[in-house]
Amino acid sequence: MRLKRRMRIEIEPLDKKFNFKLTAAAYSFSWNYDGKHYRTIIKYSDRNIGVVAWEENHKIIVEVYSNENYLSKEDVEHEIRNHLGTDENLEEFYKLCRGDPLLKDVIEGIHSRKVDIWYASIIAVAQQNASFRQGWKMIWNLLSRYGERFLLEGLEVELKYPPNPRLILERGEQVLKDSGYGYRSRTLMEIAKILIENGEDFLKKNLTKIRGVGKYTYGLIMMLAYRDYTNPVIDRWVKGLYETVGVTNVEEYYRKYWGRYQALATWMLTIMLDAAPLSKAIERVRRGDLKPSFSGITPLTLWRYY
DNA sequence: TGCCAGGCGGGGT
DNA sequence: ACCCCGCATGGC
Repeated sequence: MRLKRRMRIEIEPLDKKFNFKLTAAAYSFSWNYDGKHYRTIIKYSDRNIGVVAWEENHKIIVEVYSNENYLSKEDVEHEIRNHLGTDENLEEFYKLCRGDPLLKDVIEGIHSRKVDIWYASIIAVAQQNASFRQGWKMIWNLLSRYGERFLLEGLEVELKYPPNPRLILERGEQVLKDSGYGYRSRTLMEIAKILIENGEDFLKKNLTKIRGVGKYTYGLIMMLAYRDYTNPVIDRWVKGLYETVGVTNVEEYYRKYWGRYQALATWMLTIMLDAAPLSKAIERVRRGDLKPSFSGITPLTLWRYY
């Protein structure tokens, strides 16, 4: 699909610490980020909005692309602010970070980017029982081979977006298996079916009833799709790391210490420790090396490789 | 080659 | 409540 250039918006984040470059880089593919420009497709009210954004004089300049003749500038700006998290206040979270053995050196100003529930599910299911590299390769395969493609007027890069759940249902599980999802495919098939037949609200309420969606996947989807950080996202990796620094009951620690920021704590930790496999991450924790390295394939450098 | 990885559900105790 | 196993697939 081709989208025409419609308008330019300037955004001044309410979060004075907002780090545009790292927010844009985090878990981005090459079509999303090139070191300066962040690009994405935002879907709302059945519209496809193309976004190209960059930083200039402490402001975020956004070019907006669409095929709609009438677009409300206010609505579009609201969607973009929400997508980037420019107005999110994380001071309370940072305060908690300072008292945490693993996140005490956190880089402030990085926000997660909000995606729709389908994209969030594709990301979350890919992380089950797989390394960071394997999981993101699955997502890349799916988007590259079967994704929706968007060309923005005047730009060469082709943006990829997850295939519509309808396409998944029509073409069957093979699309997911081809992308490396393996036995995780049927979980995503079920999510696609419910989304098409019963809608987003129903899916959101019934996520945990779906076979293959446990606490981890649920918490991750709620974070990625709704900025809801209140659920625990605890896996072998997080558990192993906290045990390394002497936390014996990790679930309890999350519930009591991180409280309403449980999911964000895990997400931020993967960024600070480069999502390194557990044994490597443990070595880093022992060395006190708690900041991203920017070398090799990491959440912040994925865009250079894929 | 064989093993393991940022889970999950089912079946055992 | 726990513990333990199989599960598709890719990476090393």
